[in-house]
Amino acid sequence: MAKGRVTVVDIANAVGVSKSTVSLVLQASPLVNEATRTKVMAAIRDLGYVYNRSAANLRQSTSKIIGMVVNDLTNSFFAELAVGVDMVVQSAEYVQFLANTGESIDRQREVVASMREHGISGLIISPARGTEAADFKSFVGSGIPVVLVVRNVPGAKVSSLVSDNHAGSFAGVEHLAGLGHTRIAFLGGFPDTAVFSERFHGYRDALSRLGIPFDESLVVGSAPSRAGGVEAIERAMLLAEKPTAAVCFNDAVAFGVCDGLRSRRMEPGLDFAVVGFDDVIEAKTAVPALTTISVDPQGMGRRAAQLLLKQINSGKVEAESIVSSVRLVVRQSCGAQFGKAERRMAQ
Amino acid sequence: MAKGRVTVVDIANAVGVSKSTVSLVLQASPLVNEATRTKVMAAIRDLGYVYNRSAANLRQSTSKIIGMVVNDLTNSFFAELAVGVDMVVQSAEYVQFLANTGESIDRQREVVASMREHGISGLIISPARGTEAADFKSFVGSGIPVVLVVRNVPGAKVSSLVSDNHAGSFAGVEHLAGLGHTRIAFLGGFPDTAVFSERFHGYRDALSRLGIPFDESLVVGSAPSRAGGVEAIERAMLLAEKPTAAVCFNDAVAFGVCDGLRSRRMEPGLDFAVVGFDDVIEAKTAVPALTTISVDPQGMGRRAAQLLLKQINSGKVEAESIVSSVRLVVRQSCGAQFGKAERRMAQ
DNA sequence: CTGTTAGCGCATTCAC
DNA sequence: GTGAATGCGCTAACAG
Repeated sequence: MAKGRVTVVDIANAVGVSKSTVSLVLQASPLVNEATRTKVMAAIRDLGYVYNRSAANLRQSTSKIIGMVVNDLTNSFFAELAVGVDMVVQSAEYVQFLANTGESIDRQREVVASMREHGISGLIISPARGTEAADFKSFVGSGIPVVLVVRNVPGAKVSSLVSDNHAGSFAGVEHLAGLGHTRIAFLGGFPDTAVFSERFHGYRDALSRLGIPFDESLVVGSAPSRAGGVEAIERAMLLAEKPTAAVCFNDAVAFGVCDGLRSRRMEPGLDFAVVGFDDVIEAKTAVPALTTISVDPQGMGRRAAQLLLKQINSGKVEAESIVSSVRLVVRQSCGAQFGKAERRMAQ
Repeated sequence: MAKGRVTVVDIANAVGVSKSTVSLVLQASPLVNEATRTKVMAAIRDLGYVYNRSAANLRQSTSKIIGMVVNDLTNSFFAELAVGVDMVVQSAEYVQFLANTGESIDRQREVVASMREHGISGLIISPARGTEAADFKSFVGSGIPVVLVVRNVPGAKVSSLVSDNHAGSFAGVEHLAGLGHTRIAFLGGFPDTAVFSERFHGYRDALSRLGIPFDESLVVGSAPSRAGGVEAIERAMLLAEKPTAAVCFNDAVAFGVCDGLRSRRMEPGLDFAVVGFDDVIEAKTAVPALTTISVDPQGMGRRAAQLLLKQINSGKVEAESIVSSVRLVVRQSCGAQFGKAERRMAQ
């Protein structure tokens, strides 16, 4: 059985037909006699034939594999994202080639190049920080569609799918206001970034829509990190009129806010919401008293894959950079009241 | 630029050498003149040449790709596992082909078949429930090494890497005893399974080693589920001499134990430890007052990959089923005392 | 419906 | 050091 790989020729000889006939059987072609078809199938099983995709790909110069690269597989968000992609990819008879970059730009270049060499017919990528438009030149030059997810890359002539920051913050404020709050802070983030601007304007627009006066002192910028969150909440709590709720810039900030509140002996009565886009799942499990406002990762993955497949099948790749945004959903993890966290944890 | 894919011939013509020379350059062969080498490299960049691995694989009938299939990518444990595999796979100049089965045996057969057709040179798999030894027949028949991780498949003539259940429970008991406990329960699990037996004996052996009398009433079996955990802790708490600590059969049971304790108003003073093997990460983040006893997923992934590569490189695949076990490590997530959970959560 | 004839792009002998 | 052949396993055109 182990004497050199068994090929179509072998099974053709065994059955007494030609290789092309076998090939047609393999492709489930309808132009082959049912009798010979079953004989071929039998031989395939008996001889332990395995299809050689390298050869097939070489011949048809197309591969039915789509590449998926994420910047941090360790983060559940991206794992879910990949699962979502997989769902539609698999139902379209493609196979997913999943790779992790661990936020390393060099590693990303390697895996992307490798995928390119393997002849993927499309790429979905959540780019590592530092990715440039030029990194996709090879693909756009060859008409291979690329869709960016989660993060955008300015200048790249590919489609991208990011979350709707403005609508997210907006929804967060609406949610907190719905709980009766009127002094809602906006915590964390560097004001000079595009994301900050989007999220902040969502916050502000929601306030004005709801008729809640905007108070600049309730906007406390900080590094978008856990430490930044601690700092932000501490500054906010120094105000004469303290906030009773907060929208956090992201999940890292939310962690920090959480820490800060605890070190103040869990100052009760402060609800807060997090607009999380990356690590939100982790935040949800580790920080019980949290309302997360985030995109459904699997859903985003599905949408990305659909977008990609549409381009693959139509042969039309997006010539211009187009970005779609996906609506965020408000999920109240375990209760809104921070002081109740403990009880709610039981779920 | 898009007029039919550019091949080695094109760049050979452009430089004025032969295709073989180009091929040698691509393989970084030392038998090529430095001058022509750089000229070739330049042409490669200018013409936008991309290496065609399908062709190369076909020619050399080997692929430098190793397959990794996990049964639940959504579970951080497996994501970490994959990352660990990736680390060593990548440093060995292989590429990882990662797939998720979502615990579906059919899906698993599909992805495994697909990988087989793509000519992977080795497979690491955390098998879905229901996997049979026959599922790997195609690989063992062709001398392609397979290593099972996390779960074993009885009868499969491949190597496997599972955690050391006995040592795990043993360490858990040692840990709890080190905190001063002597009435340590063993909660959850069906006594008629192999895993139960291993974990239970670890528990029992540790007690005897430590000179703690074994009390059968402290062993409370149940379904290895969350509901089972609730049931187990409730039964244990009916004892005249209540336990002051517990080793849980697995993470699901631990969740249930947690639930049960909360519904009893957080009966303070009960430490507990979980021997977790699959979902332990989730347990760790969501159940703060927990000592987890688990394998380091990345480390396990690295070991698995090393094991596989060793077999690939030596050409010797394990003929017999051999299982290696990996030592569990005790990690005290956030503190041991249940009543202190809240404070410790701040980390 | 089935067989025949050509390559797909590359790596590997061998000569030169 | 470099160039000319040859075939990996398969599929796409054509013939029959």
